[in-house]
Amino acid sequence: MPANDLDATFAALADPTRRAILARLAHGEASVSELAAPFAMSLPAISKHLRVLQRAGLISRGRNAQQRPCRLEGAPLRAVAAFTEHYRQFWDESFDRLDDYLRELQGDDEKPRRKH
Amino acid sequence: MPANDLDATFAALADPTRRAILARLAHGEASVSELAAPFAMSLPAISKHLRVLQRAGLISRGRNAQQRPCRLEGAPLRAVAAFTEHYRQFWDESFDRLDDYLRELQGDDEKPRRKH
DNA sequence: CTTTTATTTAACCAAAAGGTTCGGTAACCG
DNA sequence: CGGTTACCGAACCTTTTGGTTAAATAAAAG
Repeated sequence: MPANDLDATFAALADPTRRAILARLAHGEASVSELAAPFAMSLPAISKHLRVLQRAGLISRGRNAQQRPCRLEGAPLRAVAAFTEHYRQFWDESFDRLDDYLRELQGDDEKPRRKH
Repeated sequence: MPANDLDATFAALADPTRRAILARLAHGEASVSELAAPFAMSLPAISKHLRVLQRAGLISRGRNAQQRPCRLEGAPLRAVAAFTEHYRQFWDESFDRLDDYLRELQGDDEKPRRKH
C-alpha cells in the first residue's frame, strides 16, 4: 500500500538529497552504499533519508546478501501529478491540453497523440 | 520572478493548511482574514503560512485599502508537473505513453526497467 | 485626532528535521 | 571460529518549522 499521503510525499520530495536519490533509482535498483557514494554525508544520514522515502512509499527495499537494495516506487507521484493537474489552468499558459484533459476525465477513451 | 526552486515549492506544498489555502485561492483572490476563517488557528499563523507560499512563488499579494489580497500564482507548479512527468513510467501503470517517453529520453545510456 | 479594522512583527516555545558519532547486528568469507 | 562488509539504531546536537500571545503599523471611519 503506497502511503498515499500528500503530506509525506511532498515533505519527502522537499529535500534535494532525496530527489537525487530518486533520480539515481530511476536508472535501476541500488544498494545503500551505492546511493550514498555521491554525497558528502555519513551513511546513517543516507539511511535516514531512505527511511523518509520509504515511509512516503516512494521506495521499497529488498534483501540481497548483506545488501538492502532500494527500488523506486512511483505510485505516490500519481497523487502529485493529480494535484498539479487540478491547478493546470494556473500554470499551463498554452491551455493546449486542457480539452484533452477534460475529455479524459469524461471517460472519452479515444486518445489523441500527445506530444510532450 | 517565480522563485522556481523545487525545494521551496515542495516544502510549501507539504503542509495541509497551505494546500487548503491554495485550493481556496483557486476560486479567486481572498484577503488574509477570509483565508484564515476556516482554520482553528491564529491570524499570525496564517500570515506565516502566506509568507511561506509567497517565498515559494505560489501566491502574490496586492493592496486594497487595509487588506492585502492574495492571488494564486501557479507557475512553480509547472516545475512540479515536469518533475512528475520525468517519472511517469513509474506511476502511470497503463503505460499508454511509455513509447513516447522512451522516444523522448533517447540518448539515455541505461534502459529504464519495466516493472514485472 | 481618535478609534476601528486588517495585517504584520517580535519574542517565545515545543516539536520535528537533518546532521553527527558510536556501537550493534546480520550475512558472507577465510 | 574470527574478520569484514553492509547496514541499522540510539543518543546527541543544532536549525527549522509551526504554533502561540502581545505589541506595532497602516489605512479607513467617525
